[in-house]
Amino acid sequence: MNGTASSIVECALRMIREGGYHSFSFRQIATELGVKSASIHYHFPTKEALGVALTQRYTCEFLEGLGDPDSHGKPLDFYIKAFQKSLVTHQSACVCGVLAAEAGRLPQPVREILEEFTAKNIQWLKKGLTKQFPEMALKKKSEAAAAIFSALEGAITFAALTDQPSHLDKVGRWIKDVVV
Amino acid sequence: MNGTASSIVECALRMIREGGYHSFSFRQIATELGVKSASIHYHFPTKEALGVALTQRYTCEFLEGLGDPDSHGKPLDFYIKAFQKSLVTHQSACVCGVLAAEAGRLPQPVREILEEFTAKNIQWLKKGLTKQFPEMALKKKSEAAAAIFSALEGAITFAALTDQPSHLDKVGRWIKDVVV
DNA sequence: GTCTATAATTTGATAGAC
DNA sequence: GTCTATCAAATTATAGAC
Repeated sequence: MNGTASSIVECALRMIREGGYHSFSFRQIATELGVKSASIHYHFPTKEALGVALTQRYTCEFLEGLGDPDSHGKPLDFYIKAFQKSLVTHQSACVCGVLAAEAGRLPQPVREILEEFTAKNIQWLKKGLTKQFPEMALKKKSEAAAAIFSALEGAITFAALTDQPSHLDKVGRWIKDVVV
Repeated sequence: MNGTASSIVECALRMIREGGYHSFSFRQIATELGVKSASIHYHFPTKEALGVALTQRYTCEFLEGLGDPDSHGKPLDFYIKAFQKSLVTHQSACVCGVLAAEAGRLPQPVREILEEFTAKNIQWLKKGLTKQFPEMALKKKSEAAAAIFSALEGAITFAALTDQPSHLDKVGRWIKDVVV
């Protein structure tokens, strides 16, 4: 993806973080980038195309940022820190958490990427828990992975809403406290 | 609130569950109720007024449905079941979870009701945990309440996205398993 | 690649008749 | 309380010049 297309995606991501998929328009992006909306359509013919590109980009970068669970001494601690860093950097919820809440009015391809993102996060956590807590039973690991992902997605959403990063910190502490 | 205003609120709530605050319009509600959009404006002069009414209505009913934590034998189990029932009934996330994700583009009064909802849920859980687990330390209770609320809000959102109620069930089981 | 110009639709909202 | 009629603005999207 070239520089202009990249700027468009980044701009759209900022707007989604602020208020969701329906809170960015081609004209707003154009204005912010100092071009006309027709130029945005040159790079992304439809809003769905931009939505797909941006969701793909976000999920890929998020998963790349996590790396391999086995490359971390304490994968769970690393995973929790990733959410905390995201909150202080963007002062907003996870883009996929925001989009998931609007699922019913999202283009089907975007929804599919979100489902994939969910599965991959849970898979990552299962592997990470296996490394950090080798004694944990398989069934419990499966439930823990689903719960930790959900708890952090929920926590970052409501921490952003109430402007209280401490809410996310609390949830992170509790997870680490009870997970063993 | 009279019958017509009530029907409008219920209709708007259905649409919000499907795709968020920006996914309902006065015209769509009017069409669904078999009237004209000007009639909706008679009951709710602005979209913000309807947004406030609907958020207030939802949060009040949700909290009324919970009742007093002390009136339940196992408040935590009851709280988890409330989310499960909501998911099977509406096949969607919690209205407040949906709205929270769009926080940056919501009218300020709506955001304030959401913040209040968050605080009251956590307060309810703290009280409920005190009853069900009297030996739990205060600090841990505070973290557990924040985490359980976040986990269930996140879980119902992603369970609705992936159309897998079992995801929410898993999270509920894990919470009950580790909370003690 | 970016522009001007424009089409078709939708949105929130109002005035005034009945 | 509901209607018709209407407004100004915003939205996604396209055609064609430069």
